[in-house]
Amino acid sequence: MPDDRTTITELATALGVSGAGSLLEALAERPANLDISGESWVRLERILATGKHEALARAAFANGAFFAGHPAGLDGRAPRLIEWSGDRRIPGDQAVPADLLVDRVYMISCKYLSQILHNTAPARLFDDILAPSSQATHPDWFAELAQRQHLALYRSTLELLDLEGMPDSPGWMESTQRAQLRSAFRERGGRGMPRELRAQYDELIGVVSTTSAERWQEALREPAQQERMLWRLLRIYSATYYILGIDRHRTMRLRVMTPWEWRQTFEFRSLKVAPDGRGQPRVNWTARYRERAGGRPGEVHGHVEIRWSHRPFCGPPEAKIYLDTRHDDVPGYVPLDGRSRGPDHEQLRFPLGGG
DNA sequence: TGTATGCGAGGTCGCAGCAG
DNA sequence: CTGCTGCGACCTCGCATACA
Repeated sequence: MPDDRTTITELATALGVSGAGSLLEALAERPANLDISGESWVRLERILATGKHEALARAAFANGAFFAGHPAGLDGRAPRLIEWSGDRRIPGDQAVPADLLVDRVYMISCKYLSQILHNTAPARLFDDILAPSSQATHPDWFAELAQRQHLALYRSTLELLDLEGMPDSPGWMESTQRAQLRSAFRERGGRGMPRELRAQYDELIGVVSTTSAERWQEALREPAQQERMLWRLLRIYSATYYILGIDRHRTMRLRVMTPWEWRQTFEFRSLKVAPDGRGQPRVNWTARYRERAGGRPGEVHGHVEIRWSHRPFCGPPEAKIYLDTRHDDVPGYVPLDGRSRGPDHEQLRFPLGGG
């Protein structure tokens, strides 16, 4: 079951697409072209009644209505069927991240206040360059790249937290022992790595950042691989889809190109990566390209954080991939500018709040 | 000088697949 | 069937800085 915020943004977007005049009208009418369960309707009403996410709901509805009226969207055609991925998850590799499917053709990804592109096992990014891969489990990236520093930090941690009876290597911990470690961290209070361990953690960060960048660049020797990597980073897939949402400042209404269209529009130049370990292991990435029409060069930036998802040593680390370039400025993300026949096509101002 | 805002880092949660 | 783990998605705290 998605959380309240996700439910309300996705369903309010859907109601905007459905052709209803307003959010309240849509709730009263329950448009037949939106294919959700009675339970979901009740839930939506309940969340809206609290008023908690009202601004988000209005923004999402406006986005849906804009898409329905926009020439590059439904262009005013009435949708016959709107499906919501909702509590399901779309199976398969490299699936377009669609939350809504309109008439089995138009895919919409709802993205509200998020800059994260992916969150994967580090080996899947740096070694397998996000290729659709087997279900093989990946090793602990810290242990693999910085065995000595990883182990040293682990032993110092046990000593500092006064934990006894733990295995010699963090990889051998039982779930009860991981729970013990977690609660020892919690009891100690404070956030993150204790100050006494900071120097050792910094060593680990340095080695992991540098080596991750090296391995990634090694996997990206061929320019063709770099171009594919960029498409995968940016979630450019073989079908076009739409991103409707908001970032920190404003509404986002975009269409995402396919690689075919991307190549017709842009010329790929390079994808470069560089280590940047501050606070936690990090690798920055920068892609250079040129617009075919006019020859204007451009860059798109992002970074990868390699971090424990469930506290230090409690499970292998993950790679969180961020986009640092504004969505509107990403090559392949086409802003849906201009006029829409939708009932509400103003650009809403953000940040939200104040009531 | 107090207050708002942006941003980076640490953290939470739920689903899918799988092993037992 | 049940619990565990990896992964995807996102939250929230608190510090630094800008602003009134």
